Amino acid sequence: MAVLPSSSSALELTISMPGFASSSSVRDLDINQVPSIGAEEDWITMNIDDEEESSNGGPPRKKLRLTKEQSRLLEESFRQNHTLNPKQKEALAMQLKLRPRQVEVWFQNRRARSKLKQTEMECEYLKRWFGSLTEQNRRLQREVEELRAMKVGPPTVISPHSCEPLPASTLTMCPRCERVTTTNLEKGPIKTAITTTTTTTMSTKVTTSTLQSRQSPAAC
DNA sequence: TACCTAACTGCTGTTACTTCA
DNA sequence: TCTGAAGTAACAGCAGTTAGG
Repeated sequence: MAVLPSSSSALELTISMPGFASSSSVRDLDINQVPSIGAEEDWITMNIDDEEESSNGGPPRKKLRLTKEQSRLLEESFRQNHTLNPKQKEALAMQLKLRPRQVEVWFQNRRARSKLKQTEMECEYLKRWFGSLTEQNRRLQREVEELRAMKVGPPTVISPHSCEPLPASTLTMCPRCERVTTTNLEKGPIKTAITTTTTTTMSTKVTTSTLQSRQSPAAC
């Protein structure tokens, strides 16, 4: 047994015992207590003998295998609520003949798994989106080339930045925001392909107003 | 042997409470 | 006596890791 400081913000007295979680101070002392309800043969308890016999190096970690019924109930409960309040946790643990800590850990891991799944899906989606944008960009560039080729003797204008002559319609890269814009002399800069696609196909929380402000010459 | 997942560790944020100027 | 700031403890959740099956 040892007394360890466990928090960076506060000096907590933590009783550290082999086989017991040490991170959360006294509240976790009941974590591995055998529930009052009798142990099931379906799940492996970390029995007290194991804890006591291996004072050097800690007890070998026994791993619970949840039964199908336990998993089903936990999943069902997770569908209803991704987090549990202490009462719900207690009740569920009672129902499943598990320790509250085990239910808590299961929910934590389950949340992590669903988050990982969600992230993977988003990653896939972004990859596909990137692919389609690349394709669209290529198409638009080709289109610009064609339009440029059709133009004969474009009127000359003076660039406000460089004071150099510019063609009437051209792709330009803003040196500050590094965005490519198609400049149309009569109507000013038009939205780039990426912006248009973003507002129509992407379901992220990038709002049109944000995009417009990023696009506007004043903002850049 | 790779994979899945229960269990653990360390950390952060929140809330309630206490102390003190 | 009241009040707001600062400190602290308890707790919950998360990210990352470990290790059993």
